[in-house]
Amino acid sequence: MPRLKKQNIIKRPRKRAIPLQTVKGMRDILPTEQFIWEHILNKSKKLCDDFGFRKIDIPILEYSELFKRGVGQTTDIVEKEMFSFETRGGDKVSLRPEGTAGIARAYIQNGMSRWTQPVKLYQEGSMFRYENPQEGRYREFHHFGFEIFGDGCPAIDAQVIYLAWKIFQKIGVKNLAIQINSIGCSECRPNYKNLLTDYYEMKINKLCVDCRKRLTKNPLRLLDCKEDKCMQVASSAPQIIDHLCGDCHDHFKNTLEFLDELELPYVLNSNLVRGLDYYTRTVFEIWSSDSDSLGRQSSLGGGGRYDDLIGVLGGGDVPAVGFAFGVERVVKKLLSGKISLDKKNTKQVFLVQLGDTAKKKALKLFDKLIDSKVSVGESLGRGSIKSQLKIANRFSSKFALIIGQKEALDGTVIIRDMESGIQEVITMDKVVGEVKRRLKK
RNA sequence: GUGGCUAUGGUGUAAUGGUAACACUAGGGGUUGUGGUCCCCUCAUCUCGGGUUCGAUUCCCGAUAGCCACCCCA
Repeated sequence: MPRLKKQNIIKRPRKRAIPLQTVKGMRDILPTEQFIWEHILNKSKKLCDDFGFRKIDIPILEYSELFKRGVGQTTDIVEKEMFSFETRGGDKVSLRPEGTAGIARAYIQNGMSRWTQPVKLYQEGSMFRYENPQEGRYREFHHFGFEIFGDGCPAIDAQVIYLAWKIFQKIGVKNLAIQINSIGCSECRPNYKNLLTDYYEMKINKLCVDCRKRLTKNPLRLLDCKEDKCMQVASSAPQIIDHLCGDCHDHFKNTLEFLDELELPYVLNSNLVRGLDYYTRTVFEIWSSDSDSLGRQSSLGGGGRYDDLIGVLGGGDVPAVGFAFGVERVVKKLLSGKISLDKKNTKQVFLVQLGDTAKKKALKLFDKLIDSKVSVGESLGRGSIKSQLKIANRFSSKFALIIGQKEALDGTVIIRDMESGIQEVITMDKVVGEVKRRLKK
């Protein structure tokens, strides 16, 4: 009789009822990647603290209406990129596609207008957008962002930009450029829109198909088109900064002066308009200026002033500015550079145990070591001393503490120097002290 | 939403119209309680569904996913 192959017996069925993969556009962040995330988030939080911001967490789910009104009914984000559904109770809700609308809601709902102004808040968390995933772009992605409510002074615009810049510096992202523009307010923007539309209508036969649609839908976006012929038309289009009202003009000028004072390297980009309706006056993005393989630049984060948002949502007249960056994009950027951060998983000492009695002693000793702040590894599931020392080696442990059957009975422990291989027997009650003493050298 | 490319073990790759090779990783072992080198063993029926064929992982179609571009954005 032919020998049965083991694999034929224990083979698992290939077909599974549950698809074992993440939902499209969503991904796991594995332990191997976590150290970068922690690095980014820790530095960002620290700076926000230093700048007087306080953390806020808000729900991932909000009533869809909030985003429709806040972000804007006709924006792409709301029109076709929201994860929306109805609850069993019939409420129409959406996974948040961005963070600002929710924070504005929280500001109103919690009566923050009666707090000491300005109110400075920061936030981190998942955002969701139903888009086709591609490089640096997922359906679930993470924002780190901060907002300042209740202060309309241009110095605040500059401070937000400064903090954004500073965060990237601390994180270690190199070669950045600040792109900045002003898109006016509800007073002057309509006039400009008309001017722009008039201009473009004269050149309508030189535009691409998409731009002809934009002409009626969202004229500001005409300036953004990447088609060659449209870019030519855009290059001589009226620029919004020439048509700002007096207040907006002064605000922008002052903001730039503050940036000069802070010696921030910004670039005026009159085509920068951004795709969310709530922005007024200052808008800016931070671009990674060293290009990827194709020579493109990508936006790591963006923000701006939104003086009308609180009002639109039914709060009072509260000016505000904010900024957010995409954590995934920064992670990618750091990984593509040669930033090296210590990511090795190490333990100072490693516990080796043989037999059940020893295992119990080891458990106890583990606890004592942890309490005295010694980093200690173990592999209680493994039986042989050999395999355990192998793991100790993988953790680059300085010492192995070996408890065998004999030691368990004697109340002793063998301490093995992993480098020299020299071993000594010491009594259990002296172990912690001895380990600490040796680690100090 | 549109278009292009791709889809082999935990990972990275190879080959082939007749059921898969290599490297790494992981697990186990190389006599009884000792690691880092070395040696041995083990781990894929080739994403899913249909078609062509005597026979497909290999050819065709579809689905799904990934990547890339457009759109938009972080």
